[in-house]
Amino acid sequence: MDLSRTKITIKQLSQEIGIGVDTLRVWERRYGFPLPHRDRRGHRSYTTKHLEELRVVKKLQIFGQRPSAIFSLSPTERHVLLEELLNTQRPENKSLEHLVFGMSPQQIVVELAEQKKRLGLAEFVKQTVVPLLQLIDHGWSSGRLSIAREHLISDQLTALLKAELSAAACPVRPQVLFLTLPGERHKLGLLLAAVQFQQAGVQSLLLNEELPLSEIPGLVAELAVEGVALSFSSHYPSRQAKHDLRSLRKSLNPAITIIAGGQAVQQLPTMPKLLVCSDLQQIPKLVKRYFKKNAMGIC
Amino acid sequence: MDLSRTKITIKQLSQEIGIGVDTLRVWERRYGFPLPHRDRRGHRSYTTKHLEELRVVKKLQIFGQRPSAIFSLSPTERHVLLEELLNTQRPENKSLEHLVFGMSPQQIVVELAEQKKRLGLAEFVKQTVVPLLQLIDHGWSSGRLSIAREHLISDQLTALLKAELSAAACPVRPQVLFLTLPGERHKLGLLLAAVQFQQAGVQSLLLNEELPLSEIPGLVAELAVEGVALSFSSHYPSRQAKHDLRSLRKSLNPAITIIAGGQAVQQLPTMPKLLVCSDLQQIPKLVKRYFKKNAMGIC
DNA sequence: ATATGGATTTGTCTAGGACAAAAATAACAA
DNA sequence: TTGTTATTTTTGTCCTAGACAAATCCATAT
Repeated sequence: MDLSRTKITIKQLSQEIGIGVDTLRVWERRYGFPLPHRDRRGHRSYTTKHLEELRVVKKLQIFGQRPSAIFSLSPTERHVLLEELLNTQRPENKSLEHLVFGMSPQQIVVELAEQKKRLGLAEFVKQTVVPLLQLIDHGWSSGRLSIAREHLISDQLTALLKAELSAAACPVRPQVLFLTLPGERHKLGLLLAAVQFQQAGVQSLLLNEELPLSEIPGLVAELAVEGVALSFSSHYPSRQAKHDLRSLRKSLNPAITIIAGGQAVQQLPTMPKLLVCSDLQQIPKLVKRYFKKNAMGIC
Repeated sequence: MDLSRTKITIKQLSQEIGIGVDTLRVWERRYGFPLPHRDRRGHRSYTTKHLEELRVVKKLQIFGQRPSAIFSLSPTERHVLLEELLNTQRPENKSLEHLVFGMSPQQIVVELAEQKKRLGLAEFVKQTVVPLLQLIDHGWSSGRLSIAREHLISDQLTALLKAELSAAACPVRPQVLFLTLPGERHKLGLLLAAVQFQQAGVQSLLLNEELPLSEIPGLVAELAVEGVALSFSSHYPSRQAKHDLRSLRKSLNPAITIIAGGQAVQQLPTMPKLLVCSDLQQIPKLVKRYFKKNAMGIC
């Protein structure tokens, strides 16, 4: 009944925290952490302790801290710093805390559905979904919330929002295709954006899989959509996002609008017909400006 | 409008085909393939051609061919061999071919929903879903079906089956938790199994995310389920599957049944309370034997 | 036919070096 | 003061070439 003595390889560790194998090795070389045991072959062998400490490191990194700063701190100091950073942007909603930490899966789904019904979709997203995602992030990083519960909740949330998306099945113009590139695991942000676009009068087609860049032009042509929306979470290397977008712009029909969202696309070089959408609040405006001028939804 | 001259790094290539970076390098060293260009730094730079040829290689590998055999063939010979292997197990259903290759996404969803309604869930799975998955695999490997279309269809299918799963919301005993481990990207097999179990009278809780091994015991206790089902596709290294299951068995409450499914779990050492389910057809029997003896669904 | 034991194949790991892109810092101008 | 540009440091990813256990194949013996 105890996994704390389970040894894992560098590859498994890499997969579980989302940090490359090479990076883990070079961190060890440069900063002396994480410093694993070795098996008789000389292969690195990590423990659950390393995993937990690296989750803190990862989270600090997402908050903008650089490795040199992170590793000059002791594990305890790192934890303290993380708590501080979290406190600067803690969401208020108390009822959500109850939902996140206390409820059973069945209760969660009922509660969410009820809130959606009561608030209406737009308000539900604003008042419940967005704070909920923040809270999940917080709970996850400070260790109060298990990864299992995090996944449980985001899974239920995904189901709920997806149902919303497919409900409006009448083919409206314009249509936008929503997808992620290989390596991008966070699909909730994309889903949220798709729902918002749909609310604003665009027909959102969500492809909930990671699609190679080279497949996009063909699919766009086949589906005859007006735009493609890509989501790049904070885990996605921003330089690669940049490169991907440039590459896509070159290979795609110039008439197609590209929409890029997520934390990884803050500063991007301007490109023809590229909309950068770093905030979900902007979406209604964006749609009005770029999509609704020459196209009407006739239903 | 042309991506064939797009250069990609070894990491990107690795992600797109699901073969490790180290493996790609050692294949080049040993067999001389794939042999990429180099940029001025000496870094490997692959093209779309490499990608396509490697997809054939990967597919041959899944068919049980070993690298030494695969790489002793020319690209053309490889393609021919793949076609031969595919022809040995081609599904019959002509109406499905039409669905897979011809229809628009909207048509697909309508068609699938209709078939499900007409056949009933059990028959729908048997007559439509399973052959459909086979056909998708075939089309994908022989290059007639784009990856985009493959994803499109499996996405729609997922939505349909998931709706089915959450429809029966009344809490029935026994409950089984369905999930995948980190690194396992193929979630359709798991979903299919969950649906079958649900049909057989088990309450299936599907967690559509990759959950670290160490999180499972806690979640199982929290949800108070009777069993955990894991799916290991042909992409998952079978030795790791073996290790994972052993590790899980040790850390989990001995009263909990573990169910392992997928192509990667053919020969497994016997373990207490471990059910190996290599064929979806067995599921009703399995449920009757191991779950239904002392538990009734009272609704 | 079935088990056993050795030979071969295969994927993943190792070390330590290299370098471009990104970020921080310094230098300078308005 | 603020803003721009050049210089330095940091950081992630790639490189080579070698090692080895686990998996698989193959030949021999029961």
